[in-house]
Amino acid sequence: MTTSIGPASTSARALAREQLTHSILASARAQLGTVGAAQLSVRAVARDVGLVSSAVYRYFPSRDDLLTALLVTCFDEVGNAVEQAEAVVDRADLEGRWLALAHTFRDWAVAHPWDYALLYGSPVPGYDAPELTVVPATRVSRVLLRLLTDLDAATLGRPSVDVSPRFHDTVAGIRELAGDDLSDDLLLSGMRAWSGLVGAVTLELFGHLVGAVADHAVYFDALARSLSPTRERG
Amino acid sequence: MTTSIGPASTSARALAREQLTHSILASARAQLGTVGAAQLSVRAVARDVGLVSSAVYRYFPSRDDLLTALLVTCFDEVGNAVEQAEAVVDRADLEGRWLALAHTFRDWAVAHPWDYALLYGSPVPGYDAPELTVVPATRVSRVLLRLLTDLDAATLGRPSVDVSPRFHDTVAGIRELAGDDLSDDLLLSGMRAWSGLVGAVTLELFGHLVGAVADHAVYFDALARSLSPTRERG
DNA sequence: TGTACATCAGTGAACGCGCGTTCACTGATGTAC
DNA sequence: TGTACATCAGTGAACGCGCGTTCACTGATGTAC
Repeated sequence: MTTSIGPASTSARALAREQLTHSILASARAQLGTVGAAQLSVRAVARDVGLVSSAVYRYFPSRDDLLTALLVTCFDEVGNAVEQAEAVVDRADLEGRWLALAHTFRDWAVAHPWDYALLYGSPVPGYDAPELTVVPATRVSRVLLRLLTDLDAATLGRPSVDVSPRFHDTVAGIRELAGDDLSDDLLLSGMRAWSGLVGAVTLELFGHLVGAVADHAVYFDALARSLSPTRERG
Repeated sequence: MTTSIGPASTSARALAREQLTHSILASARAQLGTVGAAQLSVRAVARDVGLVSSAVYRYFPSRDDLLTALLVTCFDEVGNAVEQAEAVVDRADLEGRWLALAHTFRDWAVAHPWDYALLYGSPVPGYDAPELTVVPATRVSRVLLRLLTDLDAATLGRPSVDVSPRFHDTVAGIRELAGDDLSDDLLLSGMRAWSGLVGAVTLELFGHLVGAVADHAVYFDALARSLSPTRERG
């Protein structure tokens, strides 16, 4: 029985382990930018942090586990950024909340293009993301869904356009994630906004706007405003 | 001087060359689906078509040139499909033209998910697409821009919302591609539609809607209608 | 406080495999006269 | 129509490099008494 309360293992060994785990992750993340997720190499990471390649296996049992850790880290990072930026905006300012979400999402992506590619780019062939990545992966969407729920409440009585019964049925999974009963028209406008956001950032970062757009920040701001789900019930 | 008119070289050698070139491309394309563009291997392609690895260099001077050929092939394939599907619709039915574009784009992507990933997914690290891919890469956008120009002409006089002078300046490159002078509000709604389309297909194919959407076709149809640029000037 | 034992981080060699690209060559196809 | 020469597709060996993962090991850190 130890007298100290708090984290049981703060031994030198445990501290070193924590630090090296971080170093390995950081090095792996940096590698995304030079070789990409598909070519992420355990040996290169080991070299980078000054270990022999086999030593990395004390920290991550396989290359895929390293990838999983990267996914979770990155999803949590964008998720946190978006959650915090949105939380700061006046609850009643629904367009402001959307714009905070959109701009924070893009800002993170522009600052970490290769991490963005890991999260929203091509899947890594031969790698299947495990269950535990699902929750971190949906943090941004959940911020949007809360916003939509509030928008629904704030515009009760305004005419809501019917979409279609088949649509209603097919998006049951999204309604479940939202927790509340969300009307179809707002759910649709939310998915339009989310698709547009991902598409806009993808087109920008993956080079599809080269020569077409000069100032990406100005362009994105106009696009984000135009995508706002608050336009559905003006 | 040969007596035959037409393609000068239809010798057995030239024919064989053409066929093998196609076989190599086909095999490389099939490889995209198992290992992805980043891991595309000259040696594996050679094995697949029954050649020794060095023989492939008679057809493509390097792995990167093989990738470039794949890019052009795929961009041309979607481009063709979209152009033809849109051309068949009554010129005056602007929403119908947009829906034809959107559905054909998605249909192609669903039928060739790995080709879609090559075109619109993460860039291949270390590979820079050469100039000659630019024109094939913009074929789909050009169909949309023509549609917007027609929409502009058909709705002359309707109130056009001002976007901003800075936006006007920053999208000069897109106006140039459109050829005609396109009003800012329609250009913006066009880019919203295009971003939404790419985002929707990306989210679907890269696994971000698993558990959220049951019937992707129904979901996409509603989304495509909701993204239509014809909504800008109802 | 000191000793005996258990844990576990990191080593270095090895297995078995992959890759892109070059190069000197053989032999078949194509061409000029 | 036949011969002499030029072109070029495909071979096979080689260069020099990379990878993920396993395994028996040394030696330092942590723990129980």
